[in-house]
Amino acid sequence: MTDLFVPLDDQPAYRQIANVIEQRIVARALHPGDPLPSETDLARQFGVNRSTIREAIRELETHGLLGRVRGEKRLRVTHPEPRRVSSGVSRALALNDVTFLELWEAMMAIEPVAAQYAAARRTAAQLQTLVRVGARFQREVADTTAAVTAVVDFFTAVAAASGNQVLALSQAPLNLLLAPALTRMIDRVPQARARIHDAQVNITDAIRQRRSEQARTWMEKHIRDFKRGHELESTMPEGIL
Amino acid sequence: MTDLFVPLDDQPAYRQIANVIEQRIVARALHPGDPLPSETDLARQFGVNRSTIREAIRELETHGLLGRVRGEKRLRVTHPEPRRVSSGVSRALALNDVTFLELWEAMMAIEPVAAQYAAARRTAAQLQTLVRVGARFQREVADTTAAVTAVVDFFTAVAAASGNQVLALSQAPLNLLLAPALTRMIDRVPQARARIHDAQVNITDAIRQRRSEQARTWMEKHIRDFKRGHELESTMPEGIL
DNA sequence: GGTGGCAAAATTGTCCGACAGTCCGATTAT
DNA sequence: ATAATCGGACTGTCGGACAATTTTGCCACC
Repeated sequence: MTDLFVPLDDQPAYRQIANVIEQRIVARALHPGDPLPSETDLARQFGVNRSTIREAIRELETHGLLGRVRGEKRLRVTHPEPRRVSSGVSRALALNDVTFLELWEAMMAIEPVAAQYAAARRTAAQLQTLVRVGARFQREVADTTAAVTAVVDFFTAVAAASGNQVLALSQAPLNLLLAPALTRMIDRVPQARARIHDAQVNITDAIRQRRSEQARTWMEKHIRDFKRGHELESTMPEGIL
Repeated sequence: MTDLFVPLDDQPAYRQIANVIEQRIVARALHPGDPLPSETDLARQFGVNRSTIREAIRELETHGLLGRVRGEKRLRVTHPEPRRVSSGVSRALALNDVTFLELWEAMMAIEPVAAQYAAARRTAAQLQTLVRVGARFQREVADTTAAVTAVVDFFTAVAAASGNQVLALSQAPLNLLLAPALTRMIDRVPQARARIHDAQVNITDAIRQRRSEQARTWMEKHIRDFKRGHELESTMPEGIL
């Protein structure tokens, strides 16, 4: 039934080295900001060639565990930024051909909850950001790209205000997937812009007044609108423009 | 106020090459399974040294866009597997010191919804998996590690049965964070095992009978229990064992 | 025609050595 | 003390090399 043995894999040196360093970082033996020894020195310590070290470093760098501050030469220990990892997730999702419905269901699960906690926990600065992004949407209605960006930023701001990193990081990849779908939709559905603005105002108000339930239900309405908009857009004859 | 210029960054060759190849893959010009030219050939095509190509490949490999099938030498185009991606996310979250409360809130947002859709859309095979994992938990109660794994697998199975890749991929990183917390809790709280088993049975039944609402509410109870368990565990005097 | 076996060619993982460009630190000049 | 200068250190990239292993082309054989 189940195999008695599994194939043994001795990984290449560069991967072993990457793993060792990764474990040091995850185990907090190395802290963010700590400078790493030079490549030459690492090569000496591990007893391998510098080329091998460089390949190991590339792995850790793309994982966001190492990085350099702009214009600096030395490599430093870093903790992965949410932006980087979430872009990886959305690329994975995009490549797996997720449908709009799948995306929508996930947004429906996450965003209202984020809004609810945002109302309870937002700081003054976070509220400010929310207001600013909302204003930007209103100002940029003409420019489709800018408008879409503003919508996405609004979601991001709400998630940030929720004070929950897990929710924020779960939500971030959805934004990147939403953008293209929203771009198609926002131009085709005439009333879209007005409804979005309306929803943003109401959500922001609820968060300002710390009304969790209202924030949640308004966000639900907001998201539901996207589904309506998507249905309108996709049943719409192509030549309408 | 706002700077007139932004710092220009000319990325190193290996990153540029990685980007070019990545875009080809994301644009579907290269399909999963397609073999990549040899490193030497790539070096010729891009007009760089093989070492540079190798560093580019390392980047794409860690992104999960390239990979090789076991024991094969040639590199092939791949689409990132959810497993790989989600482990990156949970590492990021772990390094950012998320609290149990943050994790719990996110689970509370996602898991019940996943259960709801699972009830509506599960296939016979997915139900089978669910049953099997539930049975495994009951069988392994003695072995803490195995029990925790079974709990996590149960969540994974529910998410898979939801037929929503976005939900599944949003949920996966939470599991990896839950495991350590659950390990601490399950041994300290005597009634934990019985309650988990109970919840799993009820959730599975609801999903079997395609009762979305029941699946959802039972999952909510199940998750809520984790919070109770965590509170019990953390207010418990250390020396109880 | 298909199949198995085998030797040659190709490919990867790793190493060595090298060099230009750039950053950093110390030294010197103001 | 501050500013200019210099040398060393380090990264990005290159060229070449070699063992181990995979892939391929070929040939005999069923």
